[in-house]
Amino acid sequence: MAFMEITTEAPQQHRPRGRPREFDADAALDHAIAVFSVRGYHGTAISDLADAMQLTPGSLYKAFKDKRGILLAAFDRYRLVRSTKLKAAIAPFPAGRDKIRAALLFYAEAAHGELGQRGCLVIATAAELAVTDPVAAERVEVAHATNEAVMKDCVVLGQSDGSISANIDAAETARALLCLLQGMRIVGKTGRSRAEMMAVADMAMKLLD
Amino acid sequence: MAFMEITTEAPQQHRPRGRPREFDADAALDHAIAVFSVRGYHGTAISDLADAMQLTPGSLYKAFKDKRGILLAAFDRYRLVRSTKLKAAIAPFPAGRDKIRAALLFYAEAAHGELGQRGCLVIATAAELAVTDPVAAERVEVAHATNEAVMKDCVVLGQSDGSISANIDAAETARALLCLLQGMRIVGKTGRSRAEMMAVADMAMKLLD
DNA sequence: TGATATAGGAAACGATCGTTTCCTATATGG
DNA sequence: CCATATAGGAAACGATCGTTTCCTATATCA
Repeated sequence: MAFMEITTEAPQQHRPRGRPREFDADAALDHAIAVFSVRGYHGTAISDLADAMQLTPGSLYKAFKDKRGILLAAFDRYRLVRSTKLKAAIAPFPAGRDKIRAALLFYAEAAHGELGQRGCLVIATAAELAVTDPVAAERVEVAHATNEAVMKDCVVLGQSDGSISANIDAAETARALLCLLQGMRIVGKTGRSRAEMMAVADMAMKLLD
Repeated sequence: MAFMEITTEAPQQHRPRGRPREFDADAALDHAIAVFSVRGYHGTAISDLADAMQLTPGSLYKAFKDKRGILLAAFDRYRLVRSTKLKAAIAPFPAGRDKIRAALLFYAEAAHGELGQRGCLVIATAAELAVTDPVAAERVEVAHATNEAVMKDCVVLGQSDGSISANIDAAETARALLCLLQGMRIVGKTGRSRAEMMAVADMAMKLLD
């Protein structure tokens, strides 16, 4: 997983006042994403993060306020990286139906093997924090709503370009697709093969009929 | 949620040797299921469990060995209760297609509203412990495999009774259904309406075409 | 009844947690 | 150069964690 192609740009007009930061926040957060995904939020100690991010606890608290701040920053970066890659995956295909197929394959690729076992940080956050942390819950909700909207746009596009039947309900189809994509990530937590996940992606295309 | 209809029967030939247990283990585990589902494993303290189960920490350790023992016992009971209810939900329908519709509605019922936000203990365990705890991972794998097998049996039955096309792959259809069911539970963690989940269940029937 | 075995529960245990303090280092602004 | 402002990091903090100890209570077996 080469995350570093995607960076959070800095305005870069004038250097800020004090001592400049010595570490790359994006690279550090990529490590935090991996740790949180594998160990969960409460299962991750600050020392785990410090080790993985190669920073001292003091520096972590200076940069991210507290443990929850690290999680939220990692969550936001995870979303940025994943949605950027998803858009790139579906962009080459002009037809709505082909965009959806590409999205399904993109998820099948992420949900299988070792990467699939690491899992999705949105799902980890939903499962562990959605009930007890309103801020985390809202970010999960936004993430799901955004993915749902991307799927819906593809369905609507497909209906206008003729690749998808005009008789299906775009909103409900998109929601069913969202459930299936999220389910692939959960099932992938126990280590499924590429072939299995690809077959699921294939079957999911039936939702467009 | 009236869990107590379903109990773990005791052999009941001769009373065991020492002082008899004063609490109902099934009822206590039902409370543990609720706590673990809402707070997660690492987010749940022994004191939380002691409060919910109305037992002292000492009694918990005497009965379940340690915190992980409580989780595994709660997990096993959760599976027993849920799979018993699932079987009851699909039993009245003779046709394979109708059994699958019943299973989808059963999940839609569990995945919406407040109960949906509490979530599924199998998914909570998969998300939080699958990578770090091999025993928990195996139980999740068995749970998924069992659900997948139930779906597959329904598809095969439907293909023999003519309610489902003989041209579809039963194993791959069952796996896609499993992903969709699990995805409903994840999406339901942020509180979806009954109508939304029912619509997803309806859409999922397309996988049988 | 007395020996044995298990349950209930108050209290205390060391370990580890998340967080803060405090000092040094390195930058900018005047 | 001196004031200001922020970053890095070692060390220490109280709080809480999971677990154990130890004693009492209640059952069966002989």
